[in-house]
Amino acid sequence: MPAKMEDVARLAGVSTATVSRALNTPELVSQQTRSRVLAAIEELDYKLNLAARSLRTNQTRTIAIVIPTISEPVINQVVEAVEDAAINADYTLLVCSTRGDAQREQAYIELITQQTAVDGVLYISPRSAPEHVLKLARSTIPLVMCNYRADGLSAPSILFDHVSSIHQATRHLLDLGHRRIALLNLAAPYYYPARMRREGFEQAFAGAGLAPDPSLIVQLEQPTYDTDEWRAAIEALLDRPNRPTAIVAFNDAVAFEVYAVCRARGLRIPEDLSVTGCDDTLPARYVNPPLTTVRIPASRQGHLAMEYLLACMNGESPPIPPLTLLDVELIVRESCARPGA
Amino acid sequence: MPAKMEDVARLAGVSTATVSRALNTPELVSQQTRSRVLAAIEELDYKLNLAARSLRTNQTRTIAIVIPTISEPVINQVVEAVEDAAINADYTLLVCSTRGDAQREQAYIELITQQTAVDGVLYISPRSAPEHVLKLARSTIPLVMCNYRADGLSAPSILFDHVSSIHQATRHLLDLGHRRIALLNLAAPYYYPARMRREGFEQAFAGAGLAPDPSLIVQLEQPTYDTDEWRAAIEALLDRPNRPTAIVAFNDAVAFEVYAVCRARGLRIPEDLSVTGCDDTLPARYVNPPLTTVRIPASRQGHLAMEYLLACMNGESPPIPPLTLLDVELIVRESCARPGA
DNA sequence: CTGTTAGCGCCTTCAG
DNA sequence: CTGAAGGCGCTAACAG
Repeated sequence: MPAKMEDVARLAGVSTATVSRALNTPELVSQQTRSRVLAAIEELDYKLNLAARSLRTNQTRTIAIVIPTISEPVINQVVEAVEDAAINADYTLLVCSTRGDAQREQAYIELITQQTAVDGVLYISPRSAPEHVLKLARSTIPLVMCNYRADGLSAPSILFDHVSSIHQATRHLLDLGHRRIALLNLAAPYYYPARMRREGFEQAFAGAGLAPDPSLIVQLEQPTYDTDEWRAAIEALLDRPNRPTAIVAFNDAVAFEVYAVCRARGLRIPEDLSVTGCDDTLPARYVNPPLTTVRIPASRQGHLAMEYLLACMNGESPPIPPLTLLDVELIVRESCARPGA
Repeated sequence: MPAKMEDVARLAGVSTATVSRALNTPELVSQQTRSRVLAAIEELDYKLNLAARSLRTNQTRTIAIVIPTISEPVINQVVEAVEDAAINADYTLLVCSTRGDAQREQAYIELITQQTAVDGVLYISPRSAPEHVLKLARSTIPLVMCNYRADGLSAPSILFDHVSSIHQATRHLLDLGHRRIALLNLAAPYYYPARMRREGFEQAFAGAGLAPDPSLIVQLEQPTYDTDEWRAAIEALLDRPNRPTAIVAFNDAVAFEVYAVCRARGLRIPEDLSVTGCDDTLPARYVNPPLTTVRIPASRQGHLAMEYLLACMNGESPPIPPLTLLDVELIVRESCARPGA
């Protein structure tokens, strides 16, 4: 049986109230009482019972972060930044990855909305229908989202500016002289960034007084790691009689899939086909040729989200507007050239 | 003020004990009582208070997973597998990434060893001195480790067979006719896999009746993501008057760094230099040329670790021996050729 | 099958 | 600055 506060109190010759104060509000306890308490704690190897504290205080110092998967570089960075910020604020992280499974998401939301489960929630890049998310939003627990928007959802959301990211990439290709440009996009109906990307694509064309060929816009539901589907889509694109001279991929992983297909077909990048990615993941620098892509401020998003959440939880006013767009930056490397060069 | 069990009991016309039973041991409650209780729960939107339950039951249904960082592909997979297994067993995951920071590790261990913080701990690939880990091991909380061994540490550990992984890679190069083979290894003194890899390297040579050139074994302390240090080490290796004809990198990320350096110098892989990696991360297939590397069963490790931990927590006998080596497999792609080919 | 009762260990007024 | 006392919400004996 581990020591409890009462044991410490007895050994130190004080009351449990004093022990508690020595721990939580040391400034209210005299120097020597405090050190006697500390000594007793040391001697008994006393450990605070967190459940008891939570029951009393109604807080857990834990926040839940729900993410689609832990195995995507951008999500990684966001989680890492969130964790750093959480540690600084003395919070701990419950990781809930849904893996695109609605049931699992449901179960996590169920858990999270229990009393005294967590003090706040970060919901990163959900692909799911608003119903699920609304359940969370309706609960009293503070919620901050990233990369999500839906009608009737008032939760604050921090978004990468993906209309700009794809706009920049497309513009870059347009400037090089490309016209037959394909867009490889995600089709998840509730995934807001997908809509933004499509918009960026179309706006870039519009900005040049042109319009994209709708048949070159392919939108798949499969997440990036389902490479087979993506590969098939890419093959189909390159099989077309009048194949595109450039491909805008919605993220680096899909761009690499394009690399793989090209390699298999003996198509040279960028001579035979220009390609852009998005996210500027690590391999973008390593592949051959290095990938022109868009850098997005992932850790910044994580930090901001956590700060926002902290503010919500403390009843302070948020540091940024409830709908914040984060700037992105085109990184030109060597995967694009003039068409037919 | 959210509803508590008492409110539900009152509305359903039963005692709180019955409500509790209806929730936790429904088979002990009559069909109709149960449905009345459920109805009341529904009506009041009652949520169980987890802190109160934990206080009573002394368990949290949470397990802590401490990892060096969340941004390494292998760690990713392990965490993902662990989470899957945890969900199946109705546990939830507290993620503690140390980022190689001893203080932070300390703080997490402090947290974890509090009462009612978590029910068990998974410690994955620690790079730290045994002292830190021992503190955990001495506590009463169930602990399972991955990729760690130290004298005086009795905690079970599941290890990738890295003497085999590097042995296979080295052997492959030896078989191709290479003799001047360099090893790029991690030097973290307490990182057991590093020692295994070195051993695998030396054993491969010994198996061929040869001995490696000790000056071609470079061991750096920097984690993989500190690319500058690694790049410098690679440059130095290639600057040597009698430079190696092949490089065995301890993981794919470092191998890619070799790719980058070669590209910058106009050195062709594999014609001018053969390279092997380890871990078989996603980009290994995408880089040019595709990387010969070693596949390690990351999700298997995660699953096994969680199963082992579950067994410990339930007082059952573990499914595997306390020291288990996991098989690895060489994946031959196109980054190696005969020397001077 | 159901109710009564007694804490789990801590924090927090309220007095002193 | 310190102590006494009550209760956070739930579960687990123990009776019935």
